[in-house]
Amino acid sequence: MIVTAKDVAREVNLSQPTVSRILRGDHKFRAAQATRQRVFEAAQRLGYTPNAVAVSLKRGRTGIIGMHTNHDYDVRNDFLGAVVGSLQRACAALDLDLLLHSARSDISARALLGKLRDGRLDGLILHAGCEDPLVALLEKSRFPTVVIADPLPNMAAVTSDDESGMALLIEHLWERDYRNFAFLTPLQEPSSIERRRAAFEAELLLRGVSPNERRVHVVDYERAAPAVDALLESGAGQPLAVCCWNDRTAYNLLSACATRGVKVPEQLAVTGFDGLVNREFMARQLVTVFCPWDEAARVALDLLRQRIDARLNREAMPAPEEVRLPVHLIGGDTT
Amino acid sequence: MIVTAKDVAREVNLSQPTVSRILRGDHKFRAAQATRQRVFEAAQRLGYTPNAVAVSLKRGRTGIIGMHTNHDYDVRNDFLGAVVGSLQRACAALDLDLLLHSARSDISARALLGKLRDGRLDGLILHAGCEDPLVALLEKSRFPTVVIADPLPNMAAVTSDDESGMALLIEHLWERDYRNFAFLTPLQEPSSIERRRAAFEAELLLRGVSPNERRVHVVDYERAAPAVDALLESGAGQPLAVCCWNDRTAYNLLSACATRGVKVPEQLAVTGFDGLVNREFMARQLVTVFCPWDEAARVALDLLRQRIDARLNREAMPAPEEVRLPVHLIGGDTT
DNA sequence: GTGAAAGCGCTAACAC
DNA sequence: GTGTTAGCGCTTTCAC
Repeated sequence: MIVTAKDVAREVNLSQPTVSRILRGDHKFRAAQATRQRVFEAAQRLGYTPNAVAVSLKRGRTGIIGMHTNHDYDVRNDFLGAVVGSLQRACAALDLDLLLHSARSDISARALLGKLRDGRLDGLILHAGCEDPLVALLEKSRFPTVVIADPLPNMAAVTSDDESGMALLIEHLWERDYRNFAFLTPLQEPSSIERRRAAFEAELLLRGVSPNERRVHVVDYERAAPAVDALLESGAGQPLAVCCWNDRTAYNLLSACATRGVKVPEQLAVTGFDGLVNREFMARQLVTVFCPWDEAARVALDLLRQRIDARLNREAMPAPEEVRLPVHLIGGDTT
Repeated sequence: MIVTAKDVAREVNLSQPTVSRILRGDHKFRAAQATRQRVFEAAQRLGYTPNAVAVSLKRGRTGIIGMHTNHDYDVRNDFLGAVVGSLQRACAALDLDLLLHSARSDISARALLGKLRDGRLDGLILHAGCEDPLVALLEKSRFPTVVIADPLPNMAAVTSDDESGMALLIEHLWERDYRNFAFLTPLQEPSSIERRRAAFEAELLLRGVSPNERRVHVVDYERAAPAVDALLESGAGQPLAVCCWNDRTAYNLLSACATRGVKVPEQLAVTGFDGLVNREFMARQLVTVFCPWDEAARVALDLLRQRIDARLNREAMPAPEEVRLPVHLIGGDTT
């Protein structure tokens, strides 16, 4: 049923290694033209396909890149979809395959690490919070890994320039005479959101707006609606600018405002972050920051390849640099 | 650097197979409790992880399912995102991994087939048009394959009940006194869309609406805007109901109507299909049909597993049945 | 130019 | 209870 190089060899009365060498196009191997023909013809006729698992075992590399996240979402999430979609295209260009690693949540970090470095993956693109015990294990294991979006200590990372993005938003709002500000952040604050919040506060301080604990509101993931009352109150009658940690949260807030008759942007200005949501035919055009995940995926794969090669050649791992990609403002009608 | 079972064996003065048997928890193998302890301890200490590639080579199965599409889109596409996201979750439950197969478009069908059946995949979830030469090759190869969404001749498939979905839409529109209908279909009509269009025409015929060539309009993928003039004209002043082949097309049409001041639903009613688009804060709530891709993924994996097992046990492949999943109407304000 | 032999890390049949 | 042996299908010396 399954045709091996041995079968082809028997067919043409050559040894199996010779067949392999010819079919794989080994350059330092000069076979007679006639022999080559016979081999190609027989391989074609028998429907021979080299067994990639055997090749992987021998070569110690599989050509498969893994993507792992410890968050409970799949590619239907705007962010993960953008990352995976971008990775998919970047992989295709490099002739790599992408494995979406699916681990049940009931598995231990050790077991997970085992599954990740069981030889099937050449390297890993990771998206996780630093509280995950897996992160420490991965770091120790020296398994080729590049982190995306949310940086982790001592790991190579590709991120977007969250600080600049937030600065752009504040500048944009300041120019439009907003002087009341709020930031919506999720309960579990990944490092990129932490940076956004820190930049939010730093930028306000820079403009002489004194710190105020009512300025930062915690929401349940992307559910901004319950925060509307608190927000309006903290505005104290003055127009308030609300910076949401991502686009979906902003849309959720806009939705709640529409329901309650809160006027946007007269009473409440809203901004997002990420620029991922398909804007076609949304009720409002959200002012947000565009993060270049397409490019991030390409850069991440590039860093990862360096690390994979380093491991195979037993060289030292490159230092864990962080590459921050530039962002830009996307205009709209919500400020 | 990489720890093998042999290393562990040397450490505890046992043979490599014994170590393997103990670590993998071979039930018909009763080792002394003390020995087990020593082995587990040593494995832990050395950081041993069984090499999955070697296991795969030996066992002839990898635990990896592939997803391949010949369409030029990635998981950011609503449909592919829904399918891959669902597959991802279904795989996690079965302890399988999902490989997004990324082939450059410049590769031949034969080469592609080779890449797909090179031993790394136990089976394949496929989404392709019947014009793709790969399909015929796959069918001949008897490689475990299940087709999703768009059925193909002689292949096991999981689809949604497109005919019923379209019947539901027409019934809904008919009840609201629409008597003028149009269908928007893409240039390349995959089998599921063909079914939707056929059902569209059949349902109208059933209600005594005579066939009319102006009723079906071809659009460029999801770009409905250019068709607006033709649509309005074919309405001839009467309110027209436009059934779009999918949701994005419908939103594109709604967008064009808004721009041109065409009143929805007074002048033009719009329906979609698939129910995939995140509806939160869209300008209008689209009337559409919900297709259960989550369940489709589970069913497809189930069919696929049967086929994988059959191949491994050298049994006959199950007949290529098509499983059609029930759909339902999602209400809105566009009709 | 080509073949023989070893080995990647594991599993499984068979010894003892 | 545990060791020996023989592969899975390939790549890679090293002969000739």
